[in-house]
Amino acid sequence: MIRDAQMPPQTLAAMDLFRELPPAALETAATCARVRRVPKDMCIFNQGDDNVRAHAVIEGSVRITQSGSDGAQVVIRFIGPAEMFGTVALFTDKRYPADAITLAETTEASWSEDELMRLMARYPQIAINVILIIGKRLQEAQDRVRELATQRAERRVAHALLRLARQAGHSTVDGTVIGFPLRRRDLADIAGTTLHTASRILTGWEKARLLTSHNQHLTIRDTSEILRIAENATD
Amino acid sequence: MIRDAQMPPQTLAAMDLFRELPPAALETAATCARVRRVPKDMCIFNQGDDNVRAHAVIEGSVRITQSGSDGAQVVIRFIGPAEMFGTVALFTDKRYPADAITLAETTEASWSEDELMRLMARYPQIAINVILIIGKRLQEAQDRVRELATQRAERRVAHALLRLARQAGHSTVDGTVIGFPLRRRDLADIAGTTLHTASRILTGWEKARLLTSHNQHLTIRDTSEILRIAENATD
DNA sequence: GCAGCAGTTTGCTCCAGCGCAAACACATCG
DNA sequence: CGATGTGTTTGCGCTGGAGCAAACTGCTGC
Repeated sequence: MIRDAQMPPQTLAAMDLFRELPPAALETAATCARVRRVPKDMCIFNQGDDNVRAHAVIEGSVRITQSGSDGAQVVIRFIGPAEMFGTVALFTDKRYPADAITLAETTEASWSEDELMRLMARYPQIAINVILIIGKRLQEAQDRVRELATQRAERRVAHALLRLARQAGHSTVDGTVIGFPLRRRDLADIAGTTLHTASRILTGWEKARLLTSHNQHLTIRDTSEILRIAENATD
Repeated sequence: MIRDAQMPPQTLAAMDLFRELPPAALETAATCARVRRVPKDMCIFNQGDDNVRAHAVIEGSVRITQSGSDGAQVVIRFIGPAEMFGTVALFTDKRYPADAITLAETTEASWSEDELMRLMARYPQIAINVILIIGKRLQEAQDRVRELATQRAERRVAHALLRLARQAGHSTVDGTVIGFPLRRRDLADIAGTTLHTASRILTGWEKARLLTSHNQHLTIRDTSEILRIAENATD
């Protein structure tokens, strides 16, 4: 087992993958985990790689993107602390279906297929947790499908931003701050539009004082108005 | 237990949910299943309903659609024999996230949350099967997201049609026939376009002899050309 | 038979937003 | 410090396809 850093078992208690598990299970999981510290802007895995493992972010954040056979790519999601990623591949075609890139210096734990299967056999709650997590992500993906199929670009960007704020936003005295560097390009790739359109929309919102933006760092000033844009059908 | 029809346990052996299970498990599952015969165009469950159950089609087919808070709707997928549906809801918010409507006279089995949980506790392979199935659907949903975000209507319709043919097509001497009635409207709702655009595209393909269509009954005549439309980036 | 209805085809108009191009802002580094 | 590179803003023309309206087709029931 490769290990760059130690990890206390209680770190795992908060993770979505290890909810509701007895301390003994966390202990076992901690001892067979591979923990790595990965610098910013580094790849954790690439689409198509085999040798799949179950991953989880301990600290930092990761962007998951998928590219088609043509070059076109979309951002699937951002992964923050305590969230697992890259795990579905273990159960399906044993190849990562997407790229994972760190957005900041990130500590990441991972388990091999054998280790996870052994853990799951011993603690079936882990399988339930996996179902819970990917079930939720399936519903989110289906919501995105509906959005993309039926809504205009501005509403989609609003939804994307709210989703990010809910997932990775931390509130401060004067606004919700998105917890990782977010390029216009990324936002466009989530909302299914172009960099240009996303930029225009954000500039508009900045002028209307709905948010401020500096150096890939977004702060939402008027959540309720963005919510209105996201929800209001007559727009 | 309500039961309109008998079901021999071996019927379950082919179902995605019960793969790789010992005969005893199928026996148990069969005895606690609720089996119903549902006429064409009837609702099995509605979006928002609680009292969720795990469902599976034994014979016939079902259309799963999701509507947003505005009226807009998309077709999530079509479910054919041996496929489970409506099961994710058991693990997440205990409400069906979509509507299920029969497309033909359909025999459907279902299990309550308690029954499924009990079965899963006894036969953990069922949990693995659930992960496999929804993992696959998650990847499909993400592919659709990428398609919708990056591709034109004609390519999306081509992809949708190929997916349907793979999932529910049966080959005959002179073409692949889609196994259930498919309206232009449905195809549009899968591909994320309008009824009008879908109609125009299909009419074009019919003139080019790529397919024939009569009374909601589609036959694909030239799969390779439709594949070319779906894949060719320079189009 | 005909009326009624659900689904389909087709014509026309219009605009959101894509695609391209150019300028600009802001970091990092030799 | 200027150079280089990465991300952002903005202008402009063009078009795919949405939106609306109307005609048409082929079931189903009376």
